[in-house]
Parts: sequence; C-alpha cells; structure tokens
Amino acid sequence: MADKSKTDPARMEKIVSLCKRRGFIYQSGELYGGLNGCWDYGPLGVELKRNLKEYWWRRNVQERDDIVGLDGAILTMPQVLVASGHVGGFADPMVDCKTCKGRFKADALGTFQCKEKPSVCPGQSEKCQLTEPRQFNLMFETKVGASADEDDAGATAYLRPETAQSIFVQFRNVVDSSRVKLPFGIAQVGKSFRNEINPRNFTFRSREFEQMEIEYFCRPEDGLRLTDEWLEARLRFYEEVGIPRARLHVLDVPDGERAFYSKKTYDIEYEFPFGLQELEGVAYRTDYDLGVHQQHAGKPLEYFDEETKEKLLPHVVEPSAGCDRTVLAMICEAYDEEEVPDAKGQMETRVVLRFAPRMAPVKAGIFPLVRKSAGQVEMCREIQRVLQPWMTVFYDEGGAVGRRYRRQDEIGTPFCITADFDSIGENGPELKGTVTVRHRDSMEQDRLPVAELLPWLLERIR
RNA sequence: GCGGGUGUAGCUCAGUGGUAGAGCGCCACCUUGCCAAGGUGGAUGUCGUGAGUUCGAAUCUCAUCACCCGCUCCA
Repeated sequence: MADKSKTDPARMEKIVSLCKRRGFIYQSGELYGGLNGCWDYGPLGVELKRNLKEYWWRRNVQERDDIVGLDGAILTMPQVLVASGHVGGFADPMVDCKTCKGRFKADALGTFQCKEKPSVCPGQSEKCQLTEPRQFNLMFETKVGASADEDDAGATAYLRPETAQSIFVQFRNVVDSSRVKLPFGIAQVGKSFRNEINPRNFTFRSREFEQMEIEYFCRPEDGLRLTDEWLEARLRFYEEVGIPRARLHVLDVPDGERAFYSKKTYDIEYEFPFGLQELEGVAYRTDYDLGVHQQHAGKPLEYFDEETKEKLLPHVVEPSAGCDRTVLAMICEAYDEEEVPDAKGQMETRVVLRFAPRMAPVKAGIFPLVRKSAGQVEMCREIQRVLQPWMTVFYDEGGAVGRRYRRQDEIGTPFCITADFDSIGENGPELKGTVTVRHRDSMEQDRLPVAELLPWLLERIR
C-alpha cells in the first residue's frame, strides 16, 4: 500500500468501523448514548493493549537491572499536585467571543487586538458577545470518605493527571527499599485522567487514558546525553512493536514551547490518518520535580552517591508514552487493503491487519481443512491444547477454510495452522503428523511437523 | 467551548407524514480436499435519547447525548 494512503482521512472511518465490528474498541457507555471522550477495549483490543504494555514492561523493567517498577494510586492528595504545579497554576479564567470566535484571558480583556475582526475585538466594541469567564483546570476532582451529609463533603482528592507524580513522591521509599544506584529509573504503567475541553480523533485524545512512563534519575551532568540516548531507545521500541522509524517524526521542541521546567524535550510523532500527532515525549525535567516536592513536603529527597561521597538532588529524564495512542498507531499502521484474486480469478479486496506478530491479539488460527474429518478435528484440538498455555490461539471449523483465513487476516493473526488429509496419513505415510502453516502477509504456506510447531511459533512471537 | 455535518439491524446504507427495508456479516444444517464458492432455514431494531405538533412521526419542531470535519485547547 502506498504511504500516502495512510494519511487519508477516509481511512480512519474504516479503521473505527473495523475496531467496533471485530471487537477492538467500543464507545464507552454506548448503550446509554455514550460518554464523551471515553472508550472501552473489546476482546481483541484488550489483548492488543496488554501485549503492548507487557512488552514495554519486559523491555524496560524486567530485562534491565537499572529500572524498577511502581504502581501508584490514582487518587492523589491535593498537596502533591499543588507542589507539582497542577493545582492553580494552569487555571486562568477564559472567555470566548462569539463575534470573532476568539478566546481570551478574562483579566486581559481590552488589551488584545482581534486578528479576525479588529473592529469587533473583545472588550473594545459594543458588538462583542462574550461568554462568562470559565475555569480551565483539566483535573477531575472527587471527595474521599463516605458521608451522607452533604455539608461534610470529605477531603478533596484528584484523579491523577499524570503517572509521574507518584514516582517522584515515592522516590525516597524506592531508594531506601531497593538498593538502586544512580543512574536508575522507576517505571510505571497506569491510568491518568484529564478533563479535556475537546476529546477528538477516536481514542487519540481521551479523558481517561493510560501512560507508560519512566523517570530515569541521573547525575546533573548526564541529563542531556541520557535524553538523547532515551530518544534512540524509544524509537527502537516503536520499531519492535511494528511502527517503523520512517513513519515517526522527531520534534526537537524549541525554546519557549517546552514546559517551563524542561531543558530539552523531544516529541515522537506518528503520521496518523488525521495528521502528525504525538505518541511520546522524552523530556529532560532537571531536578524540578524532586526539588518542588522536597520544598513543599519539607523533607530531604537528596541521594547520597557512595562513590563520590556527595549528596545531590538527582536530575531526571522522562520518556512518557501514551499507551492508548500507541495502540491506535499500531492499528493504523497495521491496517491494509490488498487486491487479491479469489478462487475464480476475480480480483477482490482483502483487509488485513499487519501487526507485528508479538503484538497480534491472536497468534495462531487452528483449522481442520474439512470439519467432517474426525482425524483432522482431533489433531487440531490436540494442537490447540499444546499451544494454549503459551499463546492466544483460535480454533475454527466454520465455513470454508478460505473464509477462515480471511477472518484471521482481518484481526491480524500472523499464522494459521491447517490439518489436512496428508496430516492424518490418508494419502500415505510421508506427511503424516505434519500440518501447513499459512503466513498472513504473503498468504504462502510451509509444512511443519506438529512437534516443531511450538518452538517455531515461540521464536516468531517473542 | 464555537461553527458545520451525521445518528435507521453487528457493518455499509435506502427509506420526506400512513404496516421497518436491502446488501454484507452472524447462527444452524447441507455442500466444501487450501484463500470471503454455493444451497436451505434462522435470529437481530423502543429508527441515538426525551419532549412537542399531528388522527398518525424514522420522516416535521425543540431540547439533549454521541461521533466526524474546521477552529480553539492540549501544564
């Protein structure tokens, strides 16, 4: 498929439709009309997302000895988010002008010159139709503690707007309990919540979303170098989950556009059908976070370096990936339509999700060539029994085998195993005990002894 | 949040005031000896939701919810 079609907006509609039809992603609360900005993962979607999260965890935590994990609470004390700057700092009251369609800070009315219609600029014309000032704090707030008394509303808590803060707040405990030494990282995968003004683009901007973050602590002099190293590591990761480097763009966020605490930020962007959008930010956050928590909590968060006998506040590099966004990118990247000849030689469209095998929700379809063959069915059931502890497989005997192949193509199953008459020795002893393995992308087949199936597959899905 | 568009079967859609439809898909059986073959039968809808107008509303009006596009926003 030509690259250009991957940014075709009509492509997105087909992908959304496929996601619902095959059980990847549904609108949340659809039965009751739907909840804006929220999505549910169906049977195949949850497998895909788990594959991504588990691979990320394996690569970044389990296969490294310098990164440990954390799973922080979602409910967060106000003090934490006051210190981080999330409470209060980003909540300027804003007004909209219905005449010129502009949005302005409420305390700056009369100081703007409207770009569209200077003569009817807010605060400068009787024609201005201004909305009431509104707060734009994007955090969800709730109350902790059960109470039927409305006057006693309990203590305020926030749903965390990012996973990062629980890592900084638990920094001391992790250092004290896990024998980590600089440089080291703390990794977390989990839900975060932002009350976005305008959720858009399917799951891309949701109000409830999952992040995969590492806070990598280091000596101050190593921060910039490690930021570059993490950028490369993260680009390799995307390649490993099926998003080629050529489809990713790296934005070196210029001065003035970075968050105020960041000395260096790279955005990793993917060419979605709806445009170039961020998948991950790799940000050098200096010692800002540990600094503010040390100050607000009034407790030292310094690290004692045994080698240099020096006490220091570590700097941090943060590769922060959007999990749902990456899942969406994997689906967009995998989606393909191909013209292939059918049994009668007529050209028809084959829809195929070309997932990296390690990400595919189902690893192998298992089919008897003919359902009526008891020997083939029995052989397939045995193969299913052997493979199932190791991977997701799907047994299917409905309809013709060609249809079953196409069904698996559409959900991205990389391999289909078929037991035929040769497999059960009906055409002679040579091929008895072998099956065909059909490849999703090429539609070509290999023939393998049943005993070799498990290692053959494991090698290709790891 | 502003402006525009769209909501009818799982999906794609037809249906402009008078009994709720098609294609594909799905399920069962038959057929099927490797790429969405064919046959027979079957299930599925408070027409997004709620009000209003009307003898009668999928259809007209209003409100509301959701999705899409363009702005806006994105610590």
